[in-house]
Amino acid sequence: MILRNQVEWALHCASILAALPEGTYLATKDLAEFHGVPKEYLSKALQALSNAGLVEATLGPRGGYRLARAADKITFLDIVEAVEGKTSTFECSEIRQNNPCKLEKSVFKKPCQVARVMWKADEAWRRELRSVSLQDLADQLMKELPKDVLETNMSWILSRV
Amino acid sequence: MILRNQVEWALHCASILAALPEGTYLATKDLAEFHGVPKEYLSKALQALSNAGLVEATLGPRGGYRLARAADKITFLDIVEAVEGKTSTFECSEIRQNNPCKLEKSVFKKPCQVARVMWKADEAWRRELRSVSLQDLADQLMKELPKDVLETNMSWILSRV
DNA sequence: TTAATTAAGGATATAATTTATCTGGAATAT
DNA sequence: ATATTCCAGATAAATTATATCCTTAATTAA
Repeated sequence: MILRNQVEWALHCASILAALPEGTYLATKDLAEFHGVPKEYLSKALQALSNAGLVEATLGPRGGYRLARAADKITFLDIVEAVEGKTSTFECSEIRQNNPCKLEKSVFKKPCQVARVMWKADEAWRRELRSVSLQDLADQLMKELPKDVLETNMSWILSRV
Repeated sequence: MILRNQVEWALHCASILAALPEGTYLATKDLAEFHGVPKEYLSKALQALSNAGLVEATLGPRGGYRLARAADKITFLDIVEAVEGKTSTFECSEIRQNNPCKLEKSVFKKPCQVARVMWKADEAWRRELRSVSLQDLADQLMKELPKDVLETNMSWILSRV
């Protein structure tokens, strides 16, 4: 079980969008070039972010994407769920109902005990993702990357907006 | 991203094996019948448990599987990892290295900041799975299932060992 | 007004993974 | 001996992931 590569792309793109100056947009083609990934397919990931209301798009020259709200109001979970969906990583197929001993229906009223454990673990995963915002990521990058690297990246981005 | 159905099957099978009387084995065919799943494919999941050292197999008539150690020494994570593998659910493709601004290699010494967050969430998921044992599951079932259901299931199992 | 640019969505294609099924070999109990 | 069972490997079908292409509509700049 591995997350789609679109999750990785979406997170990195969102991180870039968080660095855009107020009022500017960055186009799919630039995001694709910056990350070295296919523009057409990346576009699907960005559309997912757009549909989830995490980014805003505008058309035409100088168009593209920007964050729909402040970076500290967008979590990793928001982005992961926009791309992967909100359904649990564990799907219960209710195999207990195949039990050859004919059991009363009342036994199946509560969700399957196995599923409950798996869902709790899924929730722990999501809780962790919910606890980190794009702003936290930006802060971490600021702290760890050398100043000249930050500046080089920033001027690359500014040359495209 | 959804776990394989084999994970669900393996967990339910392990739960049954935890209820076996000392010294007895239950065959793949019986586990498949009990859960209403294809025997040949379930066999692959059980082989995974066997390769991971979680269950012991014995050949011939009256053969089959039993737990390799006490139910309180086998966690959900053991079983999930036996079937799904131990690799993280997030795979970092190091797309930051595609960055068009030629950056020094030293920038990439530390793992990618995005990946670190994702891996931490993965670890939270595993921690939760590690905290629940087959014995905990058995206890929960004992607590929630009516006595007659437990007895009916038990005699079905005993008729096959 | 015109031409270029852009996101959005649908259709299609390819690759990879999941979900099986089948076979034969080796071990084991009766 | 014979039937049973796990195991590993080969193969096939179905589903999902990973793209690519094309059309449409909106927007901007010249």
